[in-house]
Amino acid sequence: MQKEKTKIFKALSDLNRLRILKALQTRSMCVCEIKLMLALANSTVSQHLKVLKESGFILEKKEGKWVNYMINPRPGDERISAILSSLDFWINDEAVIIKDKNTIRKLDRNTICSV
Amino acid sequence: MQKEKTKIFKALSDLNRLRILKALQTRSMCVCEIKLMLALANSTVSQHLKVLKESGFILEKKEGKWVNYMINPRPGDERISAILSSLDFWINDEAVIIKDKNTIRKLDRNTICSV
DNA sequence: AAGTCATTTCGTTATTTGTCGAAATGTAAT
DNA sequence: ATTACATTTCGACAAATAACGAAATGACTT
Repeated sequence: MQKEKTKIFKALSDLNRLRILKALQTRSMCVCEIKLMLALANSTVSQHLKVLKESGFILEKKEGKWVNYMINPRPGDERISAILSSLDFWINDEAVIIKDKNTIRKLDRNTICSV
Repeated sequence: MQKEKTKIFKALSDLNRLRILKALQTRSMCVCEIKLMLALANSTVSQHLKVLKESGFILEKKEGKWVNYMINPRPGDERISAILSSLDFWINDEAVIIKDKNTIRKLDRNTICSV
C-alpha cells in the first residue's frame, strides 16, 4: 500500500529514468538506443523501462525484433499527465538533457544495435 | 549530482514523509507529536524531518525545549511551491490522511510527550 | 529448424534507505 | 550545578534499489 501511494515519485527518483522520459518526448526509442544514450547495460535499461511502464509513464509497442518505447499519450492517472506535460519544469538541469538530445539525433538503430 | 536533481522526488517517495507534510499543513508540530501520529521511533521521525528540511519543504523553529516544524512558507525552489500548493492532488489516498487529522486534533503536547 | 539479433529475466553485488535503541546534545526549571 | 525532558546523532541491521553479466525468451530470416 505504501508502494501504490509513492510509486509515481519513486519512478521519478532516478536521473536515468528522468533522462529516458525527456528523450522519449523527442521520439520513441528502442532499448538499444536508450542503452547507447545512457551508457548502461542492456538489462539495466530494461529494468528502468519496466519501472516507467508499470507506473504509467510510458508504453511499449513490439515492432518486429525491436520493442519501441514511447510516452503514454493518455495516462489513466492525472498526476502522470501533469508531470509529463511539464517535464521541463521538474527537471531543471538542462546540461545532461541537451547532451542527450544531441546524442539521440545521431543514433541510427540499424547500425548501432548489437549486444 | 544525481542527488541534487532527484532530491525533491526522493523526499516525496516515502509515505510517512507525505503524511508529515499533510499534517503540517494543518498546523506546525513538534517531533514528539509527529512521533505519536506515525507510531515511529523518535530518531526515525527526526530523520524524516531532516530529509524534508534539507530538500526545502519545511522549516524548523526552536521554541524552548521544543522544536516546531512547519511548512516552508516561501520555498526557494518553485517546484517545492508547486507541490505544496496542491498536495492533495499528489496524495490521492485520503484514508490515512483523514485519520491523521483526527489524531492531530486530539494531541496535546504537554501531556503526551515523554521519551 | 537453425541462426541471428533485440530484449527480458535471473542471480549476484554494492549502495542507499528506513528503522531502531542507546548515547550525546541542548534548553529550562529547580 | 543538577535534574528533567525534547531532540539529534551514532551505530547496527534489514530491506529496497541500481547495476552488471549470463542465460532465457521472442521474433524475423534464411
